[in-house]
Amino acid sequence: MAQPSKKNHIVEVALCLFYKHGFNATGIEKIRAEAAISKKTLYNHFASKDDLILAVLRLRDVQFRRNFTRAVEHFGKTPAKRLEAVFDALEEWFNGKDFYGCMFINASGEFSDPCSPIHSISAEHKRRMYDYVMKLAKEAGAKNPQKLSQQLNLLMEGAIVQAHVSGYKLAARRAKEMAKLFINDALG
Amino acid sequence: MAQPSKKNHIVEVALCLFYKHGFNATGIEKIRAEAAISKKTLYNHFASKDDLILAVLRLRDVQFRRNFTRAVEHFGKTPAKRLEAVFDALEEWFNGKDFYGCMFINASGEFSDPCSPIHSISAEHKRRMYDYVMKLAKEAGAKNPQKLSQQLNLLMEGAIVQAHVSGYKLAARRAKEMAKLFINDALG
DNA sequence: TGTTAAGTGTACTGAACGGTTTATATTGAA
DNA sequence: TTCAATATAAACCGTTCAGTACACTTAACA
Repeated sequence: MAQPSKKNHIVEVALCLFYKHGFNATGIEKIRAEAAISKKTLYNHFASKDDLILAVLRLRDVQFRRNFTRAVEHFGKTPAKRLEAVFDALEEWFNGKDFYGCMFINASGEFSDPCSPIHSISAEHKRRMYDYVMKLAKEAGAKNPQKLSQQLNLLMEGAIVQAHVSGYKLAARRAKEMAKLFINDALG
Repeated sequence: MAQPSKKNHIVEVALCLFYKHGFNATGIEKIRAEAAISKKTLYNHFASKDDLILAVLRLRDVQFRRNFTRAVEHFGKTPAKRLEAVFDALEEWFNGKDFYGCMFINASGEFSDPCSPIHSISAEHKRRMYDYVMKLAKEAGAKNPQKLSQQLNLLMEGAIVQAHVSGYKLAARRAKEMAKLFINDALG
């Protein structure tokens, strides 16, 4: 197997294990075994476990936003509908077979120091989600896209937490109903 | 030192360390050292680390809700105002010196299996918060206390996540402004 | 075909993990 | 004052941790 595909494979395997079991609970040895590689190879590609975690979070950010925007475009056929579709995309995610909450919220929980690069990359992901929803708001002609995106993102976070901690997948629909008020207000 | 106070002391010390550094990242030895006790004593009071974690979460639930209701009553002098004061209480918490997000959200992130007793106790805490806000809603004469509590709790979770992951403490005020819409609608 | 880079399994490091054991000291109540 | 419970420090258990060292194999390429 060539170099980049091997590196990608390690990151993908690590992503699954870190997401399901957490970062500190997942050992390098488990990742090595699951990826069916040697430890030497792993440390040829990543300087340390933290370095691997950062690579995993960078991949997760790209993968998640790619899937998310795809779902939003699937559920919302007009710019205005896409703002609501954000919550349909959430609901689909919640009901998927491997939902363990938001990986970046989980990462921030394990690495509470806001200066830690792991915490920082989590904040960056949230910022990119904010930017994405703001773009949707602009396209829909919202009066104050920043404000609307801030509001919708807050509802999104709330839904994610309720879906994960309490298993309340319907939080996506509750959040969508709430969101309609702010969307209508911003577009009206 | 008598038995119950010693046991309490261990739980309080463990609470601080678990909250700040996470559960899997905090070793028994660190707790033992910080509490200035022997390992034997620790294992006389707790069967295992998981047992200690559960005791810590039970204490956190009681302490947190006690402080929270106190703050709500401080910021809100009428039943209707107390519904809004929930977010003033959040803001005060966010700006405190030791804020590392919601310990139960963090716990659910590290113990993703919803059947795990640690995850279950986190869901129970959220349920008690829901019950508390519903009580406030009833006292304020809300039309549909369950629905209003569900809405406010979703906003609360969203604010907590933004405050912790992104360091956006103002999320409490943003959530409060959003909450007013639902409160006014329910009380109107 | 010989060189080089990247792969492999295995063994190893020192430290930390959760948890137990032992032998001793302290302490409160009968 | 004695007894029993509970505390203590420290050594110890086997396991796992992140990370390294080594000897060997594979495969692409000049």
